[in-house]
Amino acid sequence: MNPLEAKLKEKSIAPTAMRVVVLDFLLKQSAALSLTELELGMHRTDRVTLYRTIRTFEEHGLVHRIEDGSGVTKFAMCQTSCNVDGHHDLHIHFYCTQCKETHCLPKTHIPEVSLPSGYLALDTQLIVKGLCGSCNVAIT
Amino acid sequence: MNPLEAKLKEKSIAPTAMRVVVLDFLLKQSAALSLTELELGMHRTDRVTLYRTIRTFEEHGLVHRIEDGSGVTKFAMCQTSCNVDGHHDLHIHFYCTQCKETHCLPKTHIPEVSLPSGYLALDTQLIVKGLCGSCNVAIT
DNA sequence: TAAAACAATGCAATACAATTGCATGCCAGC
DNA sequence: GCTGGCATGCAATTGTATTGCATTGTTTTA
Ligand SMILES: [Mn+2]
Ligand SMILES: [Mn+2]
Ligand SMILES: [Zn+2]
Ligand SMILES: [Zn+2]
Repeated sequence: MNPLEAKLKEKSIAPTAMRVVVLDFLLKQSAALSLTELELGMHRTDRVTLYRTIRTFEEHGLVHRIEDGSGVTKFAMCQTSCNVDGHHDLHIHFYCTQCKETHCLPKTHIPEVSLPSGYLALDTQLIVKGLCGSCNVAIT
Repeated sequence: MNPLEAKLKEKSIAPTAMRVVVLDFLLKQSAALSLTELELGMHRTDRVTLYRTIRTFEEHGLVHRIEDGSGVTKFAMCQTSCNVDGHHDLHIHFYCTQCKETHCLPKTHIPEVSLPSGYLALDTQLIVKGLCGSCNVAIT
């Protein structure tokens, strides 16, 4: 069986042709993608279908949503531990102000923060903006 | 002299009538406001003028922009140390998933993060989502 | 002071991401 | 092979962010 289809079934997603193609494309990326970037990277695909495909992926723990403050939502593949019950790949996201790319930094864990009493933390997002490795080297 | 006008002049902002009114309104808020919320909270104001007013405030270090992942940009008053050269009030922002309010937590500082070698951090944003004090009490 | 220069405002219009509605297509199970 | 449910494609809508431009208001300077 096609490993892409298997990956979809693992997350209880019906492996349609479109979903296989989108998954294949996403797996090849080194940076998180916006819906528009995803649309441009593929041939003749309907934006709304992509929108719903990504939403299905997100709901089933296959990709996660990244709000990097650039104004558009970006998406990247999840770690294997995520599923329909929730996302568990809580890591830092890095937005490069030079190349505009957003990278997951799964090795860098998010530090604990102490909130005022009464506050209950359910989810923490840490976005670092700056220069990525490639752009930093290019400048110096 | 009007203390509101003085506050504007401190940041080198010409104290027009509209700016005084907007500043007055912002100072009364306990949560960060979106442009739409700001518009609704005032009488007969043009949205674009508000947009440019807020942008002027931001550029001069009077308010700061908060991207809390809710899709809309929110704004809140800065600490006194901010000016046209930059914002220095780097603190955590809390988004309550119940009441949808975004709060500045200026007492809680953002911890240092260690990035992969080569990466250069210029700005760090930490958003915590969960239940604010009021909503947490209301539920339990 | 009056004219000129400049900045701020209001209204119209645009750009674009996100989202919904609905008709049609496709596929699995009966 | 029929049928019900999910997936897809296209049109349309929503809502925020942003720009253009004419007008108004304010400050500078002759
Ligand atoms: Mn990530
Ligand atoms: Mn703040
Ligand atoms: Zn870069
Ligand atoms: Zn709340």
